[in-house]
Amino acid sequence: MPYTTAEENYLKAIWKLESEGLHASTNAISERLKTRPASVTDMLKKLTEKKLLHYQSHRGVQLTSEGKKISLAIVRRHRLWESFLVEKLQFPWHEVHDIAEELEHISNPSLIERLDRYLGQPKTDPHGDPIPDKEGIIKEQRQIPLSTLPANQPARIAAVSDRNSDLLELLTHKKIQIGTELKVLKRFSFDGSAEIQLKGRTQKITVSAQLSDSIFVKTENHADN
Amino acid sequence: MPYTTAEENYLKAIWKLESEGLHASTNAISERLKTRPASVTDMLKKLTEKKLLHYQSHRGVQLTSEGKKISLAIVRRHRLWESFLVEKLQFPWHEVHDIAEELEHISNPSLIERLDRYLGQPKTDPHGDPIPDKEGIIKEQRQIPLSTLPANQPARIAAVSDRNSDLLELLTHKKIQIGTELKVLKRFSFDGSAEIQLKGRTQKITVSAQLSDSIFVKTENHADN
DNA sequence: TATTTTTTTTAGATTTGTCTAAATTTTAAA
DNA sequence: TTTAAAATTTAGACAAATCTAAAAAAAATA
Repeated sequence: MPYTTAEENYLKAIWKLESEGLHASTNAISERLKTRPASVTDMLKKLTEKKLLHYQSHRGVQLTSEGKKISLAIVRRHRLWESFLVEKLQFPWHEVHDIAEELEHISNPSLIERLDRYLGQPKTDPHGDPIPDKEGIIKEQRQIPLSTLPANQPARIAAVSDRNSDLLELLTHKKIQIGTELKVLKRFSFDGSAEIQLKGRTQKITVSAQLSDSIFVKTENHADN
Repeated sequence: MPYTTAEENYLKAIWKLESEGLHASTNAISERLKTRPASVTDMLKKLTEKKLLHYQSHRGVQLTSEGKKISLAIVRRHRLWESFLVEKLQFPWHEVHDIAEELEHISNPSLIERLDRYLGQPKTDPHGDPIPDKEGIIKEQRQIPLSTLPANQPARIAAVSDRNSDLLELLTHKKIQIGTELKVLKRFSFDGSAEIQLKGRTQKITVSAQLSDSIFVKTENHADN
């Protein structure tokens, strides 16, 4: 029942791939975890024996329902700790991801329950990502990357990738944060960049294709959440 | 510069032995860490190569000044987290040691600095043990075990061993805590037990020899601290 | 001091998680 | 559809941290 840090990291990486709608292939996992594909194959076999994955050689993997449950518990811990670091310890949001990567592996249940209560049972982390509840139920986000937002449709930033500290620094610098309202004025197919208008700013700003892929927005009209 | 969890555990165990005035022998370390003596020998060699220990075969070890510095940083982290768990998350004090054993290995310096500030730069942890400062300076305690306190000398509980959760549970149950004032009324050489009087209680209570060894007191007269 | 007991170390094995290099399988391209 | 490229797996090695069993050294006892 207690999983190693390595096992947990694999489970979380696979969960993230799945939740992004991607196929959890050996290479994709190896990129995310910065290990060699051969190492991934070994671990996939191990996790399959523990009934956490469905795996067939050369065919990638999916989480079993047990695997999903465990992954969601890890994600919950990660996001609660991120919330703690930002709200209580006043860390700038772009510094918290790496620390939370370490804290998330401490799995004492009453620690997490108390932390959750202490934070006031937050629904999302500082990046806007939803925090799974104790039972592993997570509010699915109806979010789209900024890169697919139609021009002139008002939207609000709901989440940003928390994987890249440089990204977070850039956003902080430009004072772009969760909740910022915006719309796309014009998109340039030459390089995928876009001109966007941030609500309450006079100057419009230009965002690159990479940046548009890393910012996720909710459109205002359909009332999810 | 980054040490493994195993290495840190050895350093801390050795530091504790030294700070209790004991000889850090292979067997003593192996008992504290619940590993076999052969494993200890291996690790002592490794830490010696890293210049954290002075070690001569069959002669036990001492920490080098670098080793001491690292140990104190670990102890600082441990005790700060214990404070957090009790003061902020409202854990009963006897549950925090094991969790802090995990948290202490996360060594991000700005995390610890912020945690310290958040807690109001506490001087002691919930068990009464002093917290080393950022530079590794620790306030030496002039404390004696209750078992050596002369009869009828008033004293105040300054610390208890945090290693044993059963002990802490017992103390909590009997409402004995840091700061509790007491004196020994009578000691029985038959079994080392003692009758003690707690200030503000009508009933005197009996403590076993083991318990007297695990409670550390300061006498009121000499103004240390 | 000689002998026994205890402590410590050595030697060799095991587990976990990783790696490289080579072989195999799948996918894409010609 | 054959071939080339890419992805994946196998085979074998390695480092870290542990173990058991046996040997050696130190300490205690007779």
